Amino acid sequence: MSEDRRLDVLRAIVEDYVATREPVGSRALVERHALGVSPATIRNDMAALEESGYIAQPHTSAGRVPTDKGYRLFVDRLTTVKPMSVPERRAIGAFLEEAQDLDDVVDRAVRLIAQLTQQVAVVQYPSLRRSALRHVELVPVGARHLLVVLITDTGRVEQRTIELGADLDEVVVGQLRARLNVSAAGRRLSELPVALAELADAFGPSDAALVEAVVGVVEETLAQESEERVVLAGTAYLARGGAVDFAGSIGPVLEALEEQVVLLRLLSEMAEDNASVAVRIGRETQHEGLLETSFITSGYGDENGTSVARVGSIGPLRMDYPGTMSAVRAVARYLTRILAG
Amino acid sequence: MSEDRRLDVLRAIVEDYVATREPVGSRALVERHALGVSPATIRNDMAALEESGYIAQPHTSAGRVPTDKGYRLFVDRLTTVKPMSVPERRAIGAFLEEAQDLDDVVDRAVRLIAQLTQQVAVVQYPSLRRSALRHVELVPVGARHLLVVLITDTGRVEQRTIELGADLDEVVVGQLRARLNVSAAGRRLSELPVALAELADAFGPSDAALVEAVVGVVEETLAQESEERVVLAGTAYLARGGAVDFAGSIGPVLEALEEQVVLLRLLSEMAEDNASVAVRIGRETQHEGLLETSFITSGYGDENGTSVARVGSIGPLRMDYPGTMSAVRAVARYLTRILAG
DNA sequence: GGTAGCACTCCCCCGGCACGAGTGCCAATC
DNA sequence: GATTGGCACTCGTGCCGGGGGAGTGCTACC
Repeated sequence: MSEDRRLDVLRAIVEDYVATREPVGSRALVERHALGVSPATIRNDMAALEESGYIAQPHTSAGRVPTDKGYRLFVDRLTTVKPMSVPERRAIGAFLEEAQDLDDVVDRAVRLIAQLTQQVAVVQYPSLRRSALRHVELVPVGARHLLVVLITDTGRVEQRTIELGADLDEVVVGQLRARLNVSAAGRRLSELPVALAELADAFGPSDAALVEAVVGVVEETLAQESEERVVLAGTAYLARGGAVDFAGSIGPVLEALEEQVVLLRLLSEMAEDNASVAVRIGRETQHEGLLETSFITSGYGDENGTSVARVGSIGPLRMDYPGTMSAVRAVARYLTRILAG
Repeated sequence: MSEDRRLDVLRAIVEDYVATREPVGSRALVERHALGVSPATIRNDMAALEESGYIAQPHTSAGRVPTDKGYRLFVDRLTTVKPMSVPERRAIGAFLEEAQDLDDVVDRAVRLIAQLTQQVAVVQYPSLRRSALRHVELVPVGARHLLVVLITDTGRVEQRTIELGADLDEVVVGQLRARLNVSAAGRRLSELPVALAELADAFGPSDAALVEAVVGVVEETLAQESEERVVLAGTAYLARGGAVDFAGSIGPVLEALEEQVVLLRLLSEMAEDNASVAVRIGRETQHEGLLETSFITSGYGDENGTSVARVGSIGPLRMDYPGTMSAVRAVARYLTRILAG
């Protein structure tokens, strides 16, 4: 029994099942694919594939359906990411380049992915922690409030207000601003604490409170997990065709998607994958509500390996893996290019 | 035939249908409510109510179901908004007061409403147009970029970057900042254009480009419709119990909710209602996807009449109107109090 | 190893039927 | 005139049984 053909059979099953949503039987398989053997032979192969856990029958005397494991083998070995067509690429680039600011870029990207994949799209805001600081601004607001504005190289702007015990000294604020920018600009936020630690020494004890407060706020801001935001679009695609793809309604899926924590965990796990495109299939998401979904993401935001955040698409197990992977990767690349420019 | 009893019957039908999701018949009605008459009498009343369009039968030989018009009469005349209990109020206040900044307030509010109403919650960010300006800041970023930061009295912070044709003159920027704050602070954004118009005259022609650019950006920012953001939570509630409440899947509803434009239109229309709580039932939403939903909102953000934005809850036609109305109103009031404080 | 045939299983669809809930109408009653 | 009880009628729903079809596993054969 040829090992190669067995993999061909698995690929054919995945492709047919994705296309038709129907369990696929041996006869249909030989009819639709040039396998060169008879249904009976295929049946033997299918029995072996089932034995190994790559496919399963919903019930006796039904066709076969890929399992999580089957999809995994499919994406790992049976498919090559097909590049997008030139017009598609051009459209993606043009659409994203029209964006005005970071919010707009993110918004366009998420809509674009939803549109391209016809699935739920996810875009993570550029992580503060992994961005480099471009500028720090201190803005007195009234006598006793100071607004701290951080601007990153990805265009993200964060601000915090500090309430002070004493009235502000404009001169000191000016000095602090200058110092901050010297020691901070161009650095990754993760390297900042070291640079900031010595800052306090440069000022007299009378200003210690101010310096401390500002430094504290800057560090706190970059450490704040909650500022890791994700944006969604296309949730309506989950309900397509009466939510046929989800046995137990789409409620749990929507719940999972609203839990930013869940998505952030997944995104950070997938960042470890070291692949241009990361895939989580069914159970691999490690989350109850996402058991019947697959999640495909790609990093963006830095030319070399380390990305500052991720974009992705979530759909039913029964999804177009090659298509989704290439769409997600394409958008991630354009994002990277735009944020760099 | 008593007109009063007929309204009682309508109320009973709405209440029963909301509670059971089953069309309600005459017998069930007399059993569950102390109407003091026989089923046959109720049948006559029901025939009259149907004649007037307040109720309808899904099919012959089924019970009655309220129509949009029936729900409308119910909320207008047959229900009084019951206040929330003291512990509930206390919990709401406590939860909202823990918030750190405006984003956090909005986030907490939207989750709170979703939780309280067990429906989709909507919170609109305080409108720029209707807020007052607290402070304008100009921040040079590099030699040729200027960051404009607007801070409103509701704590909202907006920023834009300007690219300039010539290098910046720090002194002029300083003067402009001072002037801007004098003429702008405390004003509603809608009154600003007038105040800004005369500003250009105070500077020499060499700085005209700069002044013009800054004024342009400020005006543009406040005019920008797209900056009217809304935040959602609880979309998973739509799918509760297999989306029984929505004949044609929840897809169209999700689509409508993702269209910020749709929600913003509705919110602004409802702001005209001059009621503490505004209600749109089914068709009244004027949107295809929301035909089978009702939308309840309340304004917040200003002690006297004019609110700066709205909060609301969207659920099936068959929803707990009194409960939702009181929850939405309560949250709106606490929001107002917190933003003022 | 591949193939053909065959018996078997099980889902799905359909028609028929009884049941129950609910109505509308009418005549009788207060 | 409003209310009521009775009654025939309608229609959706659940249940049952049977036919058709798709697909499988097994075995014997090339």
